[in-house]
Amino acid sequence: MLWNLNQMEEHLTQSEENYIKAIFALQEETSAPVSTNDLADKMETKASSVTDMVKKLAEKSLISYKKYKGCELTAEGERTALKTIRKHRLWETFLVEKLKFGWDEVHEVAEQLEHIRSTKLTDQLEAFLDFPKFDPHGDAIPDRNGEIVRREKSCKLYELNLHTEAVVIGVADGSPSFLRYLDKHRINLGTKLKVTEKFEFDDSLEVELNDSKLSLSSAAATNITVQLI
Amino acid sequence: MLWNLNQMEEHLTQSEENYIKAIFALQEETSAPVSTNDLADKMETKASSVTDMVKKLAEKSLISYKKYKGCELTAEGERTALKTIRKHRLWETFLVEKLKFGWDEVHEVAEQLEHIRSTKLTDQLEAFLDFPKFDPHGDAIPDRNGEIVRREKSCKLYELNLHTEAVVIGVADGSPSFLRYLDKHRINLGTKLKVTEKFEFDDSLEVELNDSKLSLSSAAATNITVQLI
DNA sequence: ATCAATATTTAGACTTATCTAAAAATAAAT
DNA sequence: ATTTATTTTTAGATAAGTCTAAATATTGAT
Repeated sequence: MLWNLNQMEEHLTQSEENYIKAIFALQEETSAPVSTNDLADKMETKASSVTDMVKKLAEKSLISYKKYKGCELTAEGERTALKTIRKHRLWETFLVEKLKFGWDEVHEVAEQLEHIRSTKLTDQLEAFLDFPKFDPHGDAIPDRNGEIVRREKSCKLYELNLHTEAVVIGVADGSPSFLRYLDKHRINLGTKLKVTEKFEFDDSLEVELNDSKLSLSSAAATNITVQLI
Repeated sequence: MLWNLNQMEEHLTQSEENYIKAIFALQEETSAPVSTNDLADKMETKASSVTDMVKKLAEKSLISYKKYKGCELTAEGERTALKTIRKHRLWETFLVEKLKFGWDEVHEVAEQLEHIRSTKLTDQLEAFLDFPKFDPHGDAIPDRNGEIVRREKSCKLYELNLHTEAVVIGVADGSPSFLRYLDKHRINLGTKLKVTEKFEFDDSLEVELNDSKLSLSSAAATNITVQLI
């Protein structure tokens, strides 16, 4: 009975899954080993708690960990992270598409739903939603094998050349307050826009969308991902 | 700030919610105080663990509890139980109606989903499902105020008079194996049938449904709830 | 290369939910 | 009504996940 050791996986606690997800997210950003303190910040906990947890996750070979050297996901840890992310993003899509949630309201509930353990549930939900490739914030949804659609030619709105047509495909910061800010200015996924002016003195932009002009701070424009048309 | 002490409720752990649900179920059956041992059996745990938990729940005034005398839900405890049951049954309905689960496959997943905390989620789900009054096993779904449709004239199939037309409206035992047994014999909610013969020697019944005859044990017939047409 | 500042780990404690084993209360039986 | 059997509670232990405070390792600056 040496085959299917992989399926033998004891199921992870919610806390373990959340750590795995956090490590994945931090690795996306830097691709270097994740430091204990960075992970503690992300998890809003203390470094000592993180040390305990990474030991446990290393024990389960979901991460590699050397004392004082930070940790990195193993292939198995990455698969685990993608499973959780897949569920999170499918549920967010469900909440917006089917249950009429605003895109600023879905995160907290999806944080709970992502821990429900049932492969059938996840796969049927995906089919019910018609195999969506992106969630309500424009993030790609991994398929059942963890594969993700990679998009081409995307950049931050802040980096977009003047007078170049583009379409909003995502937000880097999905916080409710930022999303409501976008709602208020009628910016959504799919919104077409172009930058008509850049102001040096405060790095703000003037953008044109829906036939009207709008001023955006550099902070806002950095958080909006666009794709050339 | 004495008003809205009710809303102040700290949220319950999954374990606490499960105990409340179990106490509710046991009270349905007997309406007497629930004994520690009965609760331990239902929860598949030890009596000593139950004692600890009922103390905690009494502390939170969800149950009344006197040492050695068992426990009973308070009005607030009952509201809590009905909230959880509402969520459980709405999710079961969702799984069957929208995600093509069999009625024998939903319980375990709904046991997880029922603990998701979001009133908006529950209410929107209910609306999305078109305000169903019964779940896939025929059990009534409490509305947002905890109100339940009460059905008239229902009885166990086992008690049904000979040659009286009736329709299946529920199952008392929702275990997967029993439900698959019913599937195999083409018995579902809404199935019309009548008892054509009762056999004294083993208490079995012959029933007629879908223009065919079928023999049912007394155990099976006791677990099927029917309503006269 | 040494010392100070920062980052990380260890040690010990707390909470929740569980367990076992022993003690205490209640119920049943003669 | 006293003894036995059953039920329930208490006491003490364990595991997960967290914390604080103290110890140790690494990094950076001179």
